[in-house]
Amino acid sequence: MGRSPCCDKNGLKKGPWTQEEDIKLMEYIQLHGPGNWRTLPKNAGLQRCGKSCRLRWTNYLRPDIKRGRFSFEEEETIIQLHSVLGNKWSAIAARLPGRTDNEIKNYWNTHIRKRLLRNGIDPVTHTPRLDLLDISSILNSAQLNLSNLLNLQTLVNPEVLKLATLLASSSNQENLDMLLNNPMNHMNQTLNNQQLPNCSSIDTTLPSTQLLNQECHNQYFSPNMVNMNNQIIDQSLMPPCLPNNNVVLPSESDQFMVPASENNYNPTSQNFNFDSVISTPMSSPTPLNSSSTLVNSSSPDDDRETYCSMFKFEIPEGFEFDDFM
DNA sequence: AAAGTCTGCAACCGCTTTCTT
DNA sequence: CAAGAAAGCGGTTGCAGACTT
Repeated sequence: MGRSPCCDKNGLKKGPWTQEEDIKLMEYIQLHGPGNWRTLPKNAGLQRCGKSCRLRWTNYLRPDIKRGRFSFEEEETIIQLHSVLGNKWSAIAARLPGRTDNEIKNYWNTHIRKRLLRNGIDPVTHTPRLDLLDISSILNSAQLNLSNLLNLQTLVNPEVLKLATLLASSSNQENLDMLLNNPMNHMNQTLNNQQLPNCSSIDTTLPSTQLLNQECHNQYFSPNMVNMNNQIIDQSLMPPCLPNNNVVLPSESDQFMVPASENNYNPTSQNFNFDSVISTPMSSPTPLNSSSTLVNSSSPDDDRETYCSMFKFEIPEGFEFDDFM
């Protein structure tokens, strides 16, 4: 036969724990260990059920619990593990010493998830939300300079991006107007008629990690993790961090060819050269002009944008994520 | 300053898995 | 082996404090 009922919930207290209750529970466990949660409340003189005691202990009173704000490294770890494990909070917590599954779950739901959504990343799949985009809104909001388009390259159809890049480099207002007014017709026409100029060698299948700032890249890809193409990332082969967080994306006239012989992102390649992708002034202040965009990736208290900042784009005003989900 | 709204988090609920008898 | 309790786990709720109007 089985056991007798764990506890009679009638008359047992619920809700927030008082300091007195906490002390009773801590003192009991320090003396006797948790032992059997079923009998613990009675022995400790608590009007709680064992389950409540266990939760209070494991989620709050345990001496090895690390309290306070999550560090940047912890946040990165959570994101990376969640992309692999999903909502396996206990599994994630097992890899974050001092953090409980409940705490991680709360932090995910209140901070990380919202930030991913705000940046157009599906928090379930960890991939950009392609369904949020349409070319007109992109082009309208991005003012159509090349730098902005490069930010967006992983979010739109590669052919569309090639076309937009072409239009941007030609500075042809008529083309722009046509594209904005009737995107599909104009794109088809242009793709049929054009020989793409030198910018056509941009590999539009590359993930945006190659095209935005290096800091974000290093933050996202910690050693032995995989990128979104399931390729192993070895961070030791990545270039060192820049001395500041300001990165200038390529201007129209910059060369930004990247080795992409297999159309795949392969940072472990000997040919991979981050400097060929991002031009960064190392010693002088960065002038802003019409063809370059200064990306300040982390202000002192910027809510610690993580790799999701690599996918920045405009969400239409009034858009409701919850409605959309 | 007051009322309303939002946010973060501790605690609970209910289902599943593991363990005990 | 079966029954049922304990433990584990993820989702949800309620409330206090912060913030906005």
